[in-house]
Parts: sequence; structure tokens; C-alpha cells
Amino acid sequence: MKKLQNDFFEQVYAVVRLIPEGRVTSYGAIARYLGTAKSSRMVGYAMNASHHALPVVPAHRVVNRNGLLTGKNHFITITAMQEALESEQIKIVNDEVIAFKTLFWDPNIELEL
DNA sequence: GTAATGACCTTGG
DNA sequence: ACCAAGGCCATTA
Repeated sequence: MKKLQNDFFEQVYAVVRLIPEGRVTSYGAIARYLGTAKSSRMVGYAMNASHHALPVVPAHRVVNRNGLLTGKNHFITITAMQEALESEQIKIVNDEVIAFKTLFWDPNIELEL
């Protein structure tokens, strides 16, 4: 343990923490930005470990490609994610981000290497 | 040690 | 356009 995945996790956390307030992104976008486009699943796993990660990672701003709050179940409470997003003026209906396409924040585009 | 699962995405039919 | 399968890699059983 304590290997490269730690760095990978840190990179994921770093990108997630860079997400502007009121914006959302997808696992694939982050994965692609890190160069691990095919390991998008690991990004989600990283999020799972983000709970004990410091500083606090705004995992609620990370949703799947569908804009669906797939990881709400993994939060402290299933409503925590939605409330957190709503707290940032992001409307959530049926566990889905409204205007997700508009609020979508792609590190590959916004950060643009 | 092997097998199955998972906060997903891309490609093929 | 919709449905099915594959891939990727770490964690858990």
C-alpha cells in the first residue's frame, strides 16, 4: 500500500477541488484529464476514499456522464449531495442535475493544457 | 491466492 | 437510435 495510487488519488482530489462553485464535472472528464481515460471507474473509487481525505473534497460536484447523482448513496446521507449542490444554486430533480450540460466543467477545456 | 464488485466510459451490433 | 459487451484497476470477500 501507499504507492502510486496515492498520487493518483491526490491528482483526482486536486482536480475535484479545482471545480468552481456551482459547477459540476464527470468522472470520465477527470480521468481523461489525468490521462487515465479508461480508468474512469478508479476516479469514482478515489471519491469513495475522499471522505477521509483532507482538505475536504467537494465530491458532490462530481457526477457521472449522464449528470446523474450516482454516488449519492455513498455520502453521509443520500440527501447530502443534492442539498450541497442546491446550496450552490444547482437544481436537482430526480437525482439528476438540471442544465448539466451548461454547468458541466471539463478540466480538459477549462484548464486547457 | 483467486473471484467478484464497483461513485464509469467507449465501442460494437 | 437503442441494447449489449468489453475494458480498466483497486478494494473487498
